[in-house]
Amino acid sequence: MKSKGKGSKRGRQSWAEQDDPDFTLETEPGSSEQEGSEASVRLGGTWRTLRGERHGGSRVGTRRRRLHSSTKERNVRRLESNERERQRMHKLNNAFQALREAIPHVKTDKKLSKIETLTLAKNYIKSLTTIILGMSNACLPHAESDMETNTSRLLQCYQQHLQEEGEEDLSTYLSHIHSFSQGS
DNA sequence: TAGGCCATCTGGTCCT
DNA sequence: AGGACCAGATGGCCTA
Repeated sequence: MKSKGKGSKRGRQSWAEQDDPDFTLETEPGSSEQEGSEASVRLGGTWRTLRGERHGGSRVGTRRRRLHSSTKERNVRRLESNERERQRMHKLNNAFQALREAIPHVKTDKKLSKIETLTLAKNYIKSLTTIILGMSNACLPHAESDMETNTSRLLQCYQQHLQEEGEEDLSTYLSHIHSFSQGS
């Protein structure tokens, strides 16, 4: 995984930086801003840090303190949801990688981008659908020009096949279709 | 150096 | 209530 300067990136204003009636803004003479507002939590085996400091430095020498609920609790919750979000995005990326490996494309050193992967996958599905439709006269006696109708009929046919034959993989289904079209 | 792509953080909303 | 999902923002890396 690429190094992305974890912990240093600040997107929108963080909750600790936004105007909030529950916060007071007070100066802290002689103390470090970072020491005063930083919280670290161990998540997923690594330490993650949240800071209440704006990296532009416009609030140097000040500290925000939550009066009612615990700042640390909110930090912990935020870090936990960050971790979950990372895991979710990793799962999404794994799915993209699986998709890359499933679709045929010209192999280059450069891996397919996400948008390229989706576009190729869409085209690949369309091509397969066209091929299958051409082979499936027995199942789809009236070929229609409307691609969408054909596709939904094909799906219907596949679902019917699953009901009759149980869970089989697509290649088995295709060979059935092929033998249908050969026989008819 | 600009632009594309990406990882990450974040807060809002939806769902269970 | 808490987690999942989503979209905006930001900054790093890479390439033309």
